[in-house]
Amino acid sequence: MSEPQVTTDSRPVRVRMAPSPTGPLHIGTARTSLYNYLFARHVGGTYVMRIEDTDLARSTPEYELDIIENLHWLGITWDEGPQVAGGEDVGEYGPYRQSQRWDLYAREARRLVESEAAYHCWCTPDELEMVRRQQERDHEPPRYNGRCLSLTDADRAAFEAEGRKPAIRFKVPAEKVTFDDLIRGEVEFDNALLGDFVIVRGDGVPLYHFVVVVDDEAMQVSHVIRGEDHLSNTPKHIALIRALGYGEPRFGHIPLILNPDRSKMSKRKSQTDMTAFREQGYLPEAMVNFLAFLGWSPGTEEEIFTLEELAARFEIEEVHKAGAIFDKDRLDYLNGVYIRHLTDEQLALRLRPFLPSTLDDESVLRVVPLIKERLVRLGDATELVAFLTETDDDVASRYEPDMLVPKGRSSAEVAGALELALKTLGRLSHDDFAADELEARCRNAAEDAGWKPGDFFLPIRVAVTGRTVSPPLFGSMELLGRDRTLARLEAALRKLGAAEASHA
RNA sequence: GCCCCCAUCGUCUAGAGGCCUAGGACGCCACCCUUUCAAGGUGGAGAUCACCGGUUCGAAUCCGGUUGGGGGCACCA
Repeated sequence: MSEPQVTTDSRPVRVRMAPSPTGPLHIGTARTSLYNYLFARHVGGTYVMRIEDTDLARSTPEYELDIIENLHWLGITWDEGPQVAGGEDVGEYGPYRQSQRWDLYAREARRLVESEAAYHCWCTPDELEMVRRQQERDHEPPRYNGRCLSLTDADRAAFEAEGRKPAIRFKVPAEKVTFDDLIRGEVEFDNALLGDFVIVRGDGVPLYHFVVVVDDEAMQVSHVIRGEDHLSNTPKHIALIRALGYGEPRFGHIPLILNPDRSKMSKRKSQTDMTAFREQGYLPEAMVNFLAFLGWSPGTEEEIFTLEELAARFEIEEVHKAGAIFDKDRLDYLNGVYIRHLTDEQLALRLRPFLPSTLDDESVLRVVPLIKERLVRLGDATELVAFLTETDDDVASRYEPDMLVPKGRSSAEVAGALELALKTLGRLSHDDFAADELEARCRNAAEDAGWKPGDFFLPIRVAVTGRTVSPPLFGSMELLGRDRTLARLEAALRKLGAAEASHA
């Protein structure tokens, strides 16, 4: 990794992730967190986690926990913030939840009002809504009309008497604002086009644009790396930074993750909850690898990287400008690659939560080689090994007699084949009931009966597993054991006979 | 409506003036392997580098415009 770097104004590198616990961890939030993490680790900076829970109505401790747990699951750690080690908050700039930092915001808001960089606004939400609608009708930009900027003391007293509680509005200086984005280069906005925006609500709750600026300064954040959806908010933040006399951090706006229709990835159109991916059995390593490449590439043809390797290679300047569609097929492919890279022991361990508790660890370990290269997600194992824990009756009820019959063969022929298999395998002792032995016997039997091996194995597979698609047949039979295998073959024969009888 | 950002195969991307008759990967198709399904192997289709104009001996790469897409403009974050 590189030497620790300093920013232009000589601040040590400190980046932060600032999720809002108003929902479970979103894929986009995870990727932004990852990029911040990779940047911090690459340059040897400090990574700060701050919970943006000023929206008391929508924030919950459960969502906060979901976000933190899933970030940890991905392997993303932070140096300062909530739950750094052993569940404890760590860091000298805490507390790290905005709901616990209101004194600071109140103080800074007061400073702004006293210096006349901000002012009280008595407009009600209804009034503002009406103005907005009128502006829309007149095809004017929807921004605050500045009514409360020039109020007389009498006006103010009248509002107070009405019982109105004033919000605090920031007086946006009408000037052009330029900044050098880490990813996009020089970007210019004209703040004269902006309306004065509210920084503290009438009920005293401070708002996002304000607290983010106050906290980034308080926590000495040097690089603000966030989603592109914040690009047009940046001039507001810079105006606030200047009014408050803060130091300006570097900004970097990373491209958005997109729905298949190229709109910003959303719950309505895509699966966005990390927990859902986790529950389906995506590996955190695969998810990290996949997310990292959504908007960045090392510039080579390598594509498999661990978190550590990513941190070693990641350059913020190489991050792309254009958004990237979340390509689930590619995630699936990567997940399979990572699953196949696991040792059998590692995979058995990871598979445990997806398998019935009635399946003992020894069996899990033995079934792993049979299913390993058939798994896209860990969760796929559930269906693949179900035949082991299902009862013989369950298995028999899964298929219709005609599923036992390969193309070009009759029920009677299949019955004959099944009988032959039964007779052949029945001669095997419990100890000889091993895959190699089973395969050899079945092949011989097929040949003797004049069957193609594949056709001969089909009814056996269906009888034994209840499915036309299964892990390798003979390994499956070995795991099932002699008695259950034979019982299932007999059951299949009975089903075939019964079907035959009802036809006759 | 206004402001800003973006633009290479369906998708993720390589590409920073000649190495590009544009490379890789996913997906798709075919074949091989094969007890099903996978995995693996081989091959293939797939991008006039959004378009139009410049600059240059030479442009996917630089500049301008157009078009298209996206984001933002809350007493949400």
